[in-house]
Amino acid sequence: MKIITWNVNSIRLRSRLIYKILELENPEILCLQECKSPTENMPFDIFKPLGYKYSACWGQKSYNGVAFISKIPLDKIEKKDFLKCGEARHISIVARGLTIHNFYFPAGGDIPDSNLNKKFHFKLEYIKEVENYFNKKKPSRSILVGDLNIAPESDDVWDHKKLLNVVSHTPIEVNQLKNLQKTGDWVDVFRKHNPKGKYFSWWSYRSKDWKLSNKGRRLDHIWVSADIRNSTNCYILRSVRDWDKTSDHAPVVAELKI
DNA sequence: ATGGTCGCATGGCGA
Repeated sequence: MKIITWNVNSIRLRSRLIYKILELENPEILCLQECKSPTENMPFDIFKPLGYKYSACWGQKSYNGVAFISKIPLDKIEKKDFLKCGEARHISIVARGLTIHNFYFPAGGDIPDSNLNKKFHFKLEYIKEVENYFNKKKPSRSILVGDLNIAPESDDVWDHKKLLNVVSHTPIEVNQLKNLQKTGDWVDVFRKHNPKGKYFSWWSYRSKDWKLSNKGRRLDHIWVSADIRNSTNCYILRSVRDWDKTSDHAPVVAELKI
């Protein structure tokens, strides 16, 4: 089973690019974040000719928003409002006996200090709340994907030392993410298949030449519960970042033995 | 140290 996760940064503006990814990669399920659209305006119908008959989403006007586009039926759709913030940051489904959690974690603002920056405080609290959830309900036959807005390892950023005080790579949030990973006994599928080397899934729009400078971060993740750790491959579709009018994130693909 | 670019929605916020 092939699963792709992509922070699409507007599902409506990028619907043609989504179509192209589905055509090229043919995953069973595509998981999207930052759809930035109300549910009723999400363009799911255009993917039906490719066999993607099923969808599920939690839409929100302008901000956030998570969605699934699928070839296989999606059951037990749940949207968890962690911290009761009312922001569309989580949706989960069950397909072929697997639970897939699709997350868009808070970015956390610019200042990495909870006392000075309530967005950073919110990010840390959000992760704690997710950890509490998976502590009470230990994941089995589960997958966790999404834009977690944290690059945990040195090799997940272009310069570890320069980014130690930059939100997305600070020790406090990295530790929080690792606690969540440990609590759920989650396996980072990407690093299982690519244990060494610099790999990124996000490059800022602001750089003149993103490929040349390559100042990226690996913010997008695919984790699986330990009982289904026999994945076969995981890779980033880096070339998508070079497409015309694309997202600032590249999709991440996982192939699982299910 | 600063500003650089996007998307949404049409001013300014969030990333």
